[in-house]
Amino acid sequence: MPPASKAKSKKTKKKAATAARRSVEATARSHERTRSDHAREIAEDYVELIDDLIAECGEARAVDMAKRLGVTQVTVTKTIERLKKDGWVTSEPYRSVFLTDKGKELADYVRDRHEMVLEFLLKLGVPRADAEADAEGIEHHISPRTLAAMKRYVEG
Amino acid sequence: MPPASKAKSKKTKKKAATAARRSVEATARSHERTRSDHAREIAEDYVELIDDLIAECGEARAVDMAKRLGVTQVTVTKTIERLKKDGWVTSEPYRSVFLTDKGKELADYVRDRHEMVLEFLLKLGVPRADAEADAEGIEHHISPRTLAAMKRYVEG
DNA sequence: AGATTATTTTAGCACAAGCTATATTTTGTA
DNA sequence: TACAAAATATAGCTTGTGCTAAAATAATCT
Ligand SMILES: [Mn+2]
Ligand SMILES: [Mn+2]
Ligand SMILES: [Mn+2]
Ligand SMILES: [Mn+2]
Repeated sequence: MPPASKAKSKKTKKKAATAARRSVEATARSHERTRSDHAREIAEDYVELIDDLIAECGEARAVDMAKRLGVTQVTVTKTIERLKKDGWVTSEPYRSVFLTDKGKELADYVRDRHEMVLEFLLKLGVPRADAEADAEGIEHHISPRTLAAMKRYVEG
Repeated sequence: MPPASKAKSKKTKKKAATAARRSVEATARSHERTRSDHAREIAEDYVELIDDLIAECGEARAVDMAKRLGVTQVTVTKTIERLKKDGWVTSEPYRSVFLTDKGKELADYVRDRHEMVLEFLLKLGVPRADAEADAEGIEHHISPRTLAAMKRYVEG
């Protein structure tokens, strides 16, 4: 079932039946957390990328964001409108994009977290290519406490 | 910037400037992977949940799925239509939902992976409530190699 | 400066996933 | 068996994120 591997025949004994299950409400809250993570994640990836581009290229242009995100420039432009509405960035017609203070703050937090997740996976023994791909998705679901645990592992 | 914490004043020296950056293409591929993970993740959570409900309650009803997912029953019903179209489940009007063979296979893989991610976070030292919430999102972005690394850590 | 190229904008489309309100059907009980 | 309650379905809406094609603007080069 993993994208390209053989199904495990290791039929692990179903310890389920009697396992004390979480409450229905707690389960629902976890799914709600995941959905809210997703509602935030595009903002997170964009502000991090905008900050990177400004540092590397002096400015953040839609065409460069599009290349790094693997989407069209039209998608970038429309998303930037949403981010502007939400107060993460500013921009003028035909000009590049800038971060608001709030956007810059988010970018800093998000970059640190992203780097920590990547270092953590590498230290765990995950091959670099997989670690980099996985980190791009995982990072948005890491709570402060999990981040702290990863930091302890990396530093300890 | 984390939902409820103070911003780090620890201005970590920006080692960025000269850091060998990944290629634009590799970065784009990671973002593409993340998007394809997201396109699959609702199917993953649903089949796992349907399998659980059949085991626990004898059948998987929309109203119970809705409660555990924290969405309305209408949303569940519409999503089930999509899953049916994609070959994960079957269902008849006013009847409960069943997994296809393909759906059952996915459910088994997804449950094992979910349990491994949770055990891993717990062993890492993450408090249970956070571990359970984070695992619900993280699980969908775990490649087979990262899963293997987590397994080594948990078992070793 | 003028022509070409690059970039951004606009218009219009699709799909997934959420919602409320209302109708219909099934289920459980008096 | 009829009635009430519970569950499901249908209609219609919103938002976010993707796309292509074409028009408008900015930047570059001879
Ligand atoms: Mn990311
Ligand atoms: Mn799961
Ligand atoms: Mn999940
Ligand atoms: Mn995700």
